[in-house]
Amino acid sequence: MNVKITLPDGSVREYPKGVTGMQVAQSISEGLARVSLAIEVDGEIRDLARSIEKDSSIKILTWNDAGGKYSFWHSSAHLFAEALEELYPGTKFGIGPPIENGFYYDVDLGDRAFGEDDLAKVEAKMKELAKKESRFERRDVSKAEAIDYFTRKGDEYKLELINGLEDGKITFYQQGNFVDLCRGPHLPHTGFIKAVKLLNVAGAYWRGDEKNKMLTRVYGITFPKQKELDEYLFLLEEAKKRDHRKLGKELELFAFSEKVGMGLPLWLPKGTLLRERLEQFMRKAQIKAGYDPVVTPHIGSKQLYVTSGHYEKYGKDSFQPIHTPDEGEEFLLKPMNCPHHCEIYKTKPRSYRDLPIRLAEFGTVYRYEQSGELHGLTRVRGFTQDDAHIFCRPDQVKEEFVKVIDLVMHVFNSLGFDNYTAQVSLRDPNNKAKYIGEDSLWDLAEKQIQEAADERGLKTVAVQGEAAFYGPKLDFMVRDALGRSWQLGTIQVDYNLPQRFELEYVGSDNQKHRPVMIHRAPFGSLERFVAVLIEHCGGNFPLWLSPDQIAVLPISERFNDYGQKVIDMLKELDIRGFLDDRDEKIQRKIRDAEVKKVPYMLIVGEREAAENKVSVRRHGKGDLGSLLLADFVEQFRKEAATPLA
RNA sequence: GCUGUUGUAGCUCAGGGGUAGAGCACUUCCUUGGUAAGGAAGAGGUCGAGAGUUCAAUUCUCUUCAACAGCUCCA
Repeated sequence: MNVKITLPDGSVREYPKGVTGMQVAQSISEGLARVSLAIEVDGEIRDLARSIEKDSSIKILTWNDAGGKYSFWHSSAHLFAEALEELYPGTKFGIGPPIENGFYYDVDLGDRAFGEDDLAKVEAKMKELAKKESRFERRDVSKAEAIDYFTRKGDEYKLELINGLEDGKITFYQQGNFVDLCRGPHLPHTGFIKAVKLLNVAGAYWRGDEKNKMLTRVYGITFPKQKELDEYLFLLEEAKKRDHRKLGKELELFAFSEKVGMGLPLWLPKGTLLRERLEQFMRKAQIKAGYDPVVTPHIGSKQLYVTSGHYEKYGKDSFQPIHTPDEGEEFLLKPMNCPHHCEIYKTKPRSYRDLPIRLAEFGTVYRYEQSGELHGLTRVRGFTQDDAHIFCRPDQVKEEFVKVIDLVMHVFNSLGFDNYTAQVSLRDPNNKAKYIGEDSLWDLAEKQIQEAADERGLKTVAVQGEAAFYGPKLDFMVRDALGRSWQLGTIQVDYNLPQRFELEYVGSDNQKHRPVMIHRAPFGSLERFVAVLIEHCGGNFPLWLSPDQIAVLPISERFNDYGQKVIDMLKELDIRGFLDDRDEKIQRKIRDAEVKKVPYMLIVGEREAAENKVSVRRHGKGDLGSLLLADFVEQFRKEAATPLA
């Protein structure tokens, strides 16, 4: 009996029934077999050692496949556990999954403290065990057998997991002396794991529930080659250097104050400059795209949010109501701009001819985020959204969506984020009751979103069950210069608020109709966006955004007058910068300007002053020679032009 | 919010039961120097806040606040 195996290139080969993934890999090439980690059979990732019993489509997975890495790190978690068990017998194990970068394992070490030196010890043990090239052996076990094993071992966490499993679908994996409850898949043997680094230790509640016992979670990462580990560690270092909290302080962009309150950023002059450049850029782009700017207050009557439904759903996550002295009225710091915008929509009757109406506002909102969640500028309690709400007819959703996608892509491209994807978040088709709005509208909107994204060639992943209860959405993820992924902009369709606020327009049939609302924020929040931008460019902002574009550096005090003349002229032309007239040597002034990441340094001395020139130095590049001031300005202005809206 | 770690000068950090120290930054003076740190002097701190133990607390204990890491959450 033979089975037909379809390879990723579409070719079909025949093998005897029961052929293993490894044998298939070997038949393709020895080279492939050497680097094969796992196999995908009809979409399911499996061990290479498992036999294939029926006709299937397969893909051999290597380190270059996400599934290959997944298996690699999953096996590494087992290797970690094996090492831990040898070093500290009696350790109990929770779960140990692979994650985006590496793996973790939750363990219960009893009363033993686990510190830095333990990490090094376990690392060494892991490497030692890996060299044994122990095979990962898969075994089907009955539920009774599984329970029996872990009862004898005394591991209540595994027992709890087994209790939640169905008899007949339980598998054990064993490598060396270590046996774990696991559905796999795993590497052929531990020898693939050549480079090991245990990164940190943290507490984590068993099953993520704070009522449960806290286990010790150890994070680690492994690679097939030492060089890859070194590169990864270098990237971690680089990320530390680019941390926006560190750069924000060093470059004097923003600060926090205990007195002001946690999670409430203070924008310093340079940070404000940067932020205002971004706002101005967005404002222009939005006006061009047909948005009408509006302004609404920072607080709103509680009734406004009761109407919108936010009070019921998020009231406890808001700052508590403000009470007026006499009237007994209650106001909330606004957590959202949309209710205000709905009220603007309602200020007069709307005709189908008026739609779409696009109301845009850099609206500052306040949300009572959990204290443990606050993080630099990426998670704060007061932030400004580049918010807008588009009120349109159901048949306009797609067209409006396409326009918003264009705007978002324009923003990303202009800011140097050229690697982004989007997630289309759809309803859970099995649980439609969870959502508000008519079926037909949802179907229409979901179709329109997908079509809009496709039309613009956007890479999308559709995820069912991820929609908001009030409508489907499109979330943008950008990858930064270090390959990290961040969620930024979002576009959401909303059937809920138009209904709750009883928004209407008069159609061509002279009947009242309900508009659809689209919420959108390309940056998301200015705070978060600036944080991501800082980390993306490592504090070296594009020239048009840089708070200080130029530093004028006189060679000595004798040329301060000429320097002043130069900076005055630049300022006249709206070029941002400063004159460094300190009594310091030029080397020192250059160093300081370099450290502050000022894009251009203009060095002026006797030669320059005599001929109306400046000696140009570019940050990170060095001396570019001298130019007539007028020529430099012309060249500079070209380079510093704001991306076209 | 929960668990753990940390909190000393503007910044980065050392120290430690007898009220504190370094480097950088800052101020003044000397120096007038051509592409990444010139020299000297000086000033600067309720040792996060509150309470307790002690003859004595910045140091030990408790409480509290904040930051960091992780968990949970995110309109």
